[in-house]
Amino acid sequence: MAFWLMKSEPDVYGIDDLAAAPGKTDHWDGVRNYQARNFMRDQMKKGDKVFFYHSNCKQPGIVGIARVVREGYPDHTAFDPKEKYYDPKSDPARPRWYMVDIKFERKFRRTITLEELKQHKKLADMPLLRKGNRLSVMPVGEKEWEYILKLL
DNA sequence: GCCAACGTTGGC
DNA sequence: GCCAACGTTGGC
Repeated sequence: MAFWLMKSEPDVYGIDDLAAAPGKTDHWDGVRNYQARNFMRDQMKKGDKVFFYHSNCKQPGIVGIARVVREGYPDHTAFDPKEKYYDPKSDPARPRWYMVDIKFERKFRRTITLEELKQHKKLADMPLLRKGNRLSVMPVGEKEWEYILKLL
């Protein structure tokens, strides 16, 4: 089993939205970055754990945990011209973008803020904390995962 | 294939 | 709302 971190803007889609979704499960659409796509298409496996991260908000940080329940499959929102993330270069015959389904597992009592994460030397190598990193889907090491959970 | 222009991300 | 960082696009 592997561990991941996925970013979302809470104003657009936050952890409460996932918890309120039918079956507490939803698809992670709209990723239009190749590196993030590759993780979802090739590496995320059923049962993998995901830190749900809120970005671009008052208090950016990790707010809870979800689980991968469906492995990579084509992101259909790329096919629909009415969709915000429509991409004419992707079509059902040769899909360019992929997504996974995740299921809500738990919400933390508090947010483990970005600011707090930055204060821990042991976490400095996480892609999340590296300067200029903009990946919205990224791997988390097992040791980092456990270390972060102990901060709660 | 280079690289300037442009768009997006995301913390602050 | 600003702007640094970085990815993508397109002219050449």
